[in-house]
Amino acid sequence: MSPADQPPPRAEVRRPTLNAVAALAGVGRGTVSRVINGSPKVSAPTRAAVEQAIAELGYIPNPAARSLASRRTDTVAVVVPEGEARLFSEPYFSEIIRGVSAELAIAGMQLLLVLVPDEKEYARLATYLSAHRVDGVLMLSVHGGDTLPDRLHELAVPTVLAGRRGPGEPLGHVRADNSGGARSAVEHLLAKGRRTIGTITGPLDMDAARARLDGYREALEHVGMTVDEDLIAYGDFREEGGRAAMRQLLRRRPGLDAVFAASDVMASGAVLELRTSGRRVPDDVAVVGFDDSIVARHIDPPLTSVRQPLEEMGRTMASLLLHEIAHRGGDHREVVLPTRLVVRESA
Amino acid sequence: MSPADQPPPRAEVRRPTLNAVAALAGVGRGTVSRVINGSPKVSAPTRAAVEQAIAELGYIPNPAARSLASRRTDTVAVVVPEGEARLFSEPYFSEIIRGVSAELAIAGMQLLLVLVPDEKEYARLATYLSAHRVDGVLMLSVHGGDTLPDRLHELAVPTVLAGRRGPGEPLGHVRADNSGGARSAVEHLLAKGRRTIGTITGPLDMDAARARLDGYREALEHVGMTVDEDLIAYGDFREEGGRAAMRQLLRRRPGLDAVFAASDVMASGAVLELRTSGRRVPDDVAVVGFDDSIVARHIDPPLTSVRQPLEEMGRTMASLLLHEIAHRGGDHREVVLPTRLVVRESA
DNA sequence: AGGTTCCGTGGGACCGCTCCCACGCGGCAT
DNA sequence: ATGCCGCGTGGGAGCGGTCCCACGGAACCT
Repeated sequence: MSPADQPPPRAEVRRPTLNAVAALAGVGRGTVSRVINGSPKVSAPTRAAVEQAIAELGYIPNPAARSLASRRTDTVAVVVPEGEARLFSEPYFSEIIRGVSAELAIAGMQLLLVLVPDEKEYARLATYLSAHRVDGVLMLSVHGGDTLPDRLHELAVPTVLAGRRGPGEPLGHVRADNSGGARSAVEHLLAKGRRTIGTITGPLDMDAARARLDGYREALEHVGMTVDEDLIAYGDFREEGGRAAMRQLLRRRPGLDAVFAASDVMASGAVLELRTSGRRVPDDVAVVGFDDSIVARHIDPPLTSVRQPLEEMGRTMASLLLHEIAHRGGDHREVVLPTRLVVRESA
Repeated sequence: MSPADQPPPRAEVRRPTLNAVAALAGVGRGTVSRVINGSPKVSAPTRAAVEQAIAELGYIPNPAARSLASRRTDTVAVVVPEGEARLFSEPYFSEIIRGVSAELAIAGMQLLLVLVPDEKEYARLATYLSAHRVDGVLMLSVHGGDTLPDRLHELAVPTVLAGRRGPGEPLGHVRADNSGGARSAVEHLLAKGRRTIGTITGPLDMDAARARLDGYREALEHVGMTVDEDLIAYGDFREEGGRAAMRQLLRRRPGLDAVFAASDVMASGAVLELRTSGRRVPDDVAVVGFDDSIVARHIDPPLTSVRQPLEEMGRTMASLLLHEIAHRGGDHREVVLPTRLVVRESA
C-alpha cells in the first residue's frame, strides 16, 4: 500500500497558543491575556515585548477557548424569516445586513446568519440561540404575532428588532418613520394638485403597514379632507395583491387621480393594472410607492417612492444591540429614522 | 439604596452541563457524550436513560466547549465581497445564500456571514479564517485576480467557490453553464430570424463574462456565421456600462436587429439607449439578458433572460464543502449546473 | 476450566483561554 | 527604619466538552 493510499494526514496546522507567546516574551499567560484584551494594567515595556512576540509567532487567539472561559461569543445572530425574504424589496435585507455587518466589524464581532424557513422552527430556535451560542440577536421583519422575541426576552438574550410589532413594543428596535414617509408621499400628491387619492396598504398585522396607512390619513386630515374609506384597498406587499387592490379602487372610484402604495412592488402591480384599464401614469393617475427598491427605478415610468435609510437602520440596530450586550438589564431603546421622498416620473 | 438601584444581577442563566446530565442519568460523562454524538457503542437502555435526562434538563451542548475539545467549529463562513454585491442582480446573493443555508441546516452547521468591504481586508481575512474559526469557506463572486482562495488553500482551509477564476481552477467550485446559457440565448435570437446580433459583455477578468462571450461566438459559428468583432461591445455589468456599450454598437452597426447582454442590468441600460435612439424593442431590436433578475420582469418590455439555478448552486456549494471538510485532502470537484432560457417579450 | 475477545462503560487528561487571588517591590507617609 | 499601599505580574483553577485508555463481565474458543 503506497503512502498515497493512506487516509489524508490530519492537516491540523497547530497554531501558536497563548502559552507559546508567553514563553517567547518571557512573561506569564495572564500578562499576554491582558495585552490582548487591552487591559491598562500592563507596563509599556512588557506590552511591547508581548506585542513583539505576538507578531513574531503570528498569534491569533482561539475563539472557542476564549468563549468557553469568558462566556462571551463575540457573535451576534441575524434572524431572517425566509418566507418574507422574497416579498420585501430585495435591497431591504441586503442593505440592512450591510449596515449591521459594518457596525459589528468595528466592534470585532461576528455575524451569524440564521434563515428561518418556517414558523415552526421558531420554538427550537429560541432555546438554541440562548445556549451560549451568540451574545445577542437581531431580528429582521417581525410580525405582530411573532413569539420568538418574547421568548428571547424571557431567556435574557439581548435582542433588537427591525421594526416593531406594535406600539408599546417592549423590546429595543429601530424603524423608519413610516407614517412620516407616507405622509410626505401624500403631501407630494396633494401639492401636485391631486385630489382623489387612493391608497393600497400592506398586511395590517405589520406595524409598518399600519403606520403607512396612518400617515396617509394624517396627510389628508391635515389639509381638512375627510378620508373616504372606499379609497383604501388592502394589499399584502405582493405585486399581484397590489394589482388586485388597484382594480378594486378603480371599480369603487373610477375617477381617482392618484394612488399611494405602501410598497414599490404593490405600486408596480398598480401601474400594470392602470395601464390595463387604459389609464396613463402619471397623466391620468399619479403613483407613489414605498421602499425605493430596484423596481422603482426600472419600471415604466420610474416610480416616485419613499426611501428608508436601510443601511443606517442596520448600523443602528447593531449599535443598540452592542449597547444592550454591554449593559444587560438596561432599558430597551427605540430609534426612529427619517425617510426621504425620491421624486421620479410617476408622480 | 433600594435593590432596584443595584447593578443588574449577572443574568447569566447557568445552563445544565454534560456533568449534570451524567449525574442525573447515573452514567459517566463519556457515555453522555457518546449519546449526543450518536455513537453506536451505547446500549439501548443506557441511551434511553441518557435521553430522558437530557430532555428533563433541557440540556444543550455548549458549542464553545465542544469546539475547543474537538477542533471543529461546525461553522462555515460565506465570504461576500461587498463591492460586487450591488452590481449583481440582487437575487444572486440572497438566493445562493438561501440554498447554502438550507443545506447547512440539514448538516447542523452554522453560517457565518462575512462581508468584505475592501480587497485590502483579504490578507487579514485569510489568517483570521484559518484560526480555528470556521471549518470551511464559501466564496461568492471571485475575480480572476483574487488571492484569498489561494491563501486559504495554502492554509489548508476547505474552500468552495461560486464560479471559477478561470479554466483549470484548482479549487472546488460550482458554476452555471454560462457559455451554454449564452449560446441558448443567441440561438433563440437566430430562431426568431435575427441576423445581425450584437453582444454586450461583462468585465472579462471574470470567467462568467468570458464564458458568456464564448457562448455567443459558438452559437454564431455553429450556424456557419463568422463573428463580426464590431458587434462585440465591452461592458462592466452596470446599467450605465450597458447603455454606453449599446450606444457604441449602434454607432458601429446601425442596422443590428438583436443584442445579447451578459446581464439583465446591462440589458436594461441597453433598452433605455435603444429607446433613446428611437428604436422599438423587440420590433426593431430584440434583447436578451442574463440572470433573470428582478429587473427582467419589471422593465418595459419584460426581458427574455437566461436563468441560473441559484438556490441549487448554493445547495451544491454547501454540499461540496461539507464533503471537503469530511474528506480533507481529497481532490477538489467542480460542478456545472444547467441554465434555462426564460422567454418574455423583449425577444 | 482457563484463556481470548469484544462490548459497553467510566473517568483522566487535555483543548486554550479568562479570571482572580496572591505575591514582590518601589514609593510614600509615619 | 517600619509599615502600608498599590501597581504589575505569575500562575492555579476552572470553563464544558471530546478523546482515548483501561477495566469488568459476558460470550466464545480450545
